[in-house]
Amino acid sequence: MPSPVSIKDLATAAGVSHSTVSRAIRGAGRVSAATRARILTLAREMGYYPNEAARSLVMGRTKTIGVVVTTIGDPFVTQVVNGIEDAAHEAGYSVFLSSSRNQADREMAVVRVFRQRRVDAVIVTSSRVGSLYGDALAEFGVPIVLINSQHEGRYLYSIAVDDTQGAELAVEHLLQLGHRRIGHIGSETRSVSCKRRKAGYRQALARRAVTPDPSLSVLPQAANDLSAGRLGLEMLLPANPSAIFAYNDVIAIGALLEARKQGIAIPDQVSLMGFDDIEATEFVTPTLTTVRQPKADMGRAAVEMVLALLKGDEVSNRWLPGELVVRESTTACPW
Amino acid sequence: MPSPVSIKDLATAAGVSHSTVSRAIRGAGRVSAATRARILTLAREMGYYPNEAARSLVMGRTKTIGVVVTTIGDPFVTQVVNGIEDAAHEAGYSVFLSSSRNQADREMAVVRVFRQRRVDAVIVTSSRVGSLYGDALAEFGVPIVLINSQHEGRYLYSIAVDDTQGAELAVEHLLQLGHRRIGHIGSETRSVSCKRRKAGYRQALARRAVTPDPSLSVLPQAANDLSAGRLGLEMLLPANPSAIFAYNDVIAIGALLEARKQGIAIPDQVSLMGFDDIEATEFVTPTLTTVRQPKADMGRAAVEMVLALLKGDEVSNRWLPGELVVRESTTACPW
DNA sequence: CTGTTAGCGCTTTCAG
DNA sequence: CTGAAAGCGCTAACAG
Repeated sequence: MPSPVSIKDLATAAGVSHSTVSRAIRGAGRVSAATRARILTLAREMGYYPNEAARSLVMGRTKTIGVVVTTIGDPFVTQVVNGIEDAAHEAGYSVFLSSSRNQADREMAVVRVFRQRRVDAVIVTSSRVGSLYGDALAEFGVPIVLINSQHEGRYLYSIAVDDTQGAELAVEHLLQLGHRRIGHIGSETRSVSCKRRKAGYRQALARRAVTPDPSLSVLPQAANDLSAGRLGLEMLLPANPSAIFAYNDVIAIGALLEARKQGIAIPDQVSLMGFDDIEATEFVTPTLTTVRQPKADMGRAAVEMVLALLKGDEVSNRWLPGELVVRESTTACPW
Repeated sequence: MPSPVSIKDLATAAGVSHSTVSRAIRGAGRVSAATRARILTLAREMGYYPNEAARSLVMGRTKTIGVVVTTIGDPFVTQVVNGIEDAAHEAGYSVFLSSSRNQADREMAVVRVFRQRRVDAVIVTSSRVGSLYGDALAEFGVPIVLINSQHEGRYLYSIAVDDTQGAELAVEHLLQLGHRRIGHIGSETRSVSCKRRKAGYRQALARRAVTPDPSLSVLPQAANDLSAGRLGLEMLLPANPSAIFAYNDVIAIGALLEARKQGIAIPDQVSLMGFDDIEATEFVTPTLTTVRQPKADMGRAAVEMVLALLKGDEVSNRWLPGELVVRESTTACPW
């Protein structure tokens, strides 16, 4: 390990003081063009890279953002992180990634670590933050931006998809296809956005004067989304829906798989759609109609919000619109 | 922002010197149990969190690992990062995540940033590192561990799946099902591991004294893996295979979709399998037989290797075995 | 335009 | 067992 060269090494090599070097490197303060150039080439030759830790220490900021996810495996989270990393990189920020696994102890640990690292801001994606966790983060005193939070109105700053609008879009699509008996499979674990999507579902029906049948709305309790979808389909079948709008794509795919197992043709007998637009929607047969969440954009938006907060600007919460993506799993009502 | 309390604040509050506080906090050096306890409770009350930047500065290490991925979106990468983050967290390390996008300028930028941040080590996952990039990383002087590198024998430290063994496992499975005309769809973009898997394919055939038919081995050139799979199937069809072993799952899924389009029944007419065991294997119909890469384990192994290197231990490269996962897309040869 | 000085928060000798 | 002092690499007044 060739111990890294410091500003001092450069200074002696260039025959100037270390503060002149500092100024030259940063391009701040006045330094004669000549010495500046000399220092810069010297820096390159000697392989100088400013020590960000030292800089952080004196400047009181780290140029890092702590990103908390429940699990990196979630296909939704992945794309959001992509957007975050991208925007952060552009702005000269680095990203600490940490997953909470929805475990209280880990959540606390993550907060502690971020605190010790003095991250300039925290972005939390799509987790139903436990209250402990939330408090710890809040008292931490740095900007916190939540993406698709499942925690109602506790925090100031958030980026989310417009669940209601997205759901309306979905159900409107089904209505236009002539469906009237439209089922809905909800999600136990994301109560807040589920509630909003269900509201959108109802509003879309209402606009067309379709009276909602309670038996067409189910809330399966299952180990994970895929099995929730399977269970949801079973629960819905007795109500005889011609179309189903699932809370999200994984649930929809679960329903799709179960339908196949039961010999129900999608979309010929039942149209089916989800929400999110995860990659797998293209892998299933039939490919899945869905409402796209602008995942990467949401990540970028979160970073923008963070930067604005760091600058001291006023910011307001943003609700990004969902976008209908029609694929093969929905078709005209057969009745 | 309540400016963070420092060791000094604690010192004055406790009526001791700041070095005593330092010792107490770390539990290092001798401090009387009494004062130690006093300081610790005080620390809790006042919300003290050691400033890791300051610590890094004096200790000459940051307890951070820089992780480079080509893109976070890749389902393989995702799980590896999961394992990395997990193991790093356990060891008290934080993870900087950065994606290179396979763009030369970004690759250089990532290295530069990691260098400035003085990460203690770098883990690079599944990228065919450009040579520039590689050199820059190498001269950086910290341990670098590569996971599934597509760069032959340039680096000392690597973790990879045993491509050859995995491929043998796959082809052996097909052979046991009675298949003899086994096609193979390769990957343009991952030449190194593709070569190894192909070697495994050949060895498995050889062991059963099946002479390989060159027309059964194709290397489609396509924009991405999914379309490579589609194209691969088309290229393979004239050779009349009863089974196909694709380089990876996404390619296999591409082939699967194309087969459906062409009215070819999988697995009744053609058995099909992939490699990796990504999530989507469970979403497709039929579900996909594959060779599981222990992705999270590979991530963990990389961290273990990093820690060993940091400790100055000798390490040797590891090849983790693949594991056969039989699902629905393979069945007995119909002929 | 450049050097001197102080100090960010912490660890680490070295004395006591 | 505890304190004093130095210094990690850098920025930021403040003089010159």
